[in-house]
Amino acid sequence: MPELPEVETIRQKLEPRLVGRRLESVEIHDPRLVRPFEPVAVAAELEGERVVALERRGKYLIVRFESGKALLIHLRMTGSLRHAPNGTLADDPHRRAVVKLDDGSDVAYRDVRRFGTWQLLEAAELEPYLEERLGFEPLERTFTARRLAQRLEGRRAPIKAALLDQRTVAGLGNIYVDEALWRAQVHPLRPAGTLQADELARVTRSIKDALRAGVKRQGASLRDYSTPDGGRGRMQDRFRVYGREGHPCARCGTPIDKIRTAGRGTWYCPSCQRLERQAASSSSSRPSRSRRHSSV
DNA sequence: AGGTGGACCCGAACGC
DNA sequence: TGCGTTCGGGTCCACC
Repeated sequence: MPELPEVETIRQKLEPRLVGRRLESVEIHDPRLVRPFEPVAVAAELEGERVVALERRGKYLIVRFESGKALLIHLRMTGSLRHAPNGTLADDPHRRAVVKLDDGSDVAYRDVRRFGTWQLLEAAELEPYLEERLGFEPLERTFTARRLAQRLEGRRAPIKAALLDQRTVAGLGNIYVDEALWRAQVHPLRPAGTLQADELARVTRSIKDALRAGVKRQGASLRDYSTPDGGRGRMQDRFRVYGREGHPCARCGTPIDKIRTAGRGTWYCPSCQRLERQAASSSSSRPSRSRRHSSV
């Protein structure tokens, strides 16, 4: 599922192919993509536009045009973009739209489950639209533990639910939330408003680390996601908890547990991520390597 | 008010 | 083997 690292990878790869190009023709095959507008009407509006920038905000991809208009693309669960030189686009039953650029190349949009959306917004509509829906951009310096604390203050929802809310932090999804909470050693069910200063600092740092690791490895290709050149991400090989129930925790060896939080599969280490803070003890807070559990 | 759970969608995995 | 059922997840929206 494309989260921030996947969308950012797509942005980086597509940017040099798209910026400066004019959209010569646009075909939208699935009315759902541009609902409630008519595919032919949206296509006609896009044709002739020249791309001046390709940006990302949270999980949104933003194609900015010379006219000031912007195409807001959200891939949701299974959306992906593919760029191909003239005539080399392979057939694809799940293709929902194709844009031909003025250098003869094609940008194809694929979406198996058809949750993805394309919204063409006027210049003045873009910022208000994004501001209403999105919180901090987690990889920017302005995202700090102090600001996260303000956003979480008084919230009784589990920290995992709070982090999945795009108005808290923009760009986290089910995978990277679990990975970040594991890194931070915070239990996914902890009421968000009860996190202490040290935990907030670790969560903030861990969100940045988990997302940067994802970007560095060009995202995670579990099923549908691939980069615009058809390549696969490699982050799926580095997951510490996501999808790993029963496997030993990389930190302490305890088998990873799976629960359900906010309607989502949730993986965590029951030993490293305690719901209750452990009482101070004279012995080490972490099991030693010699005592670690074996794999199941 | 704010949190939770269902709807949307469809292929894959699962169970009998 | 084959068929029906369940699962999953981003976001919106109804409901409590």
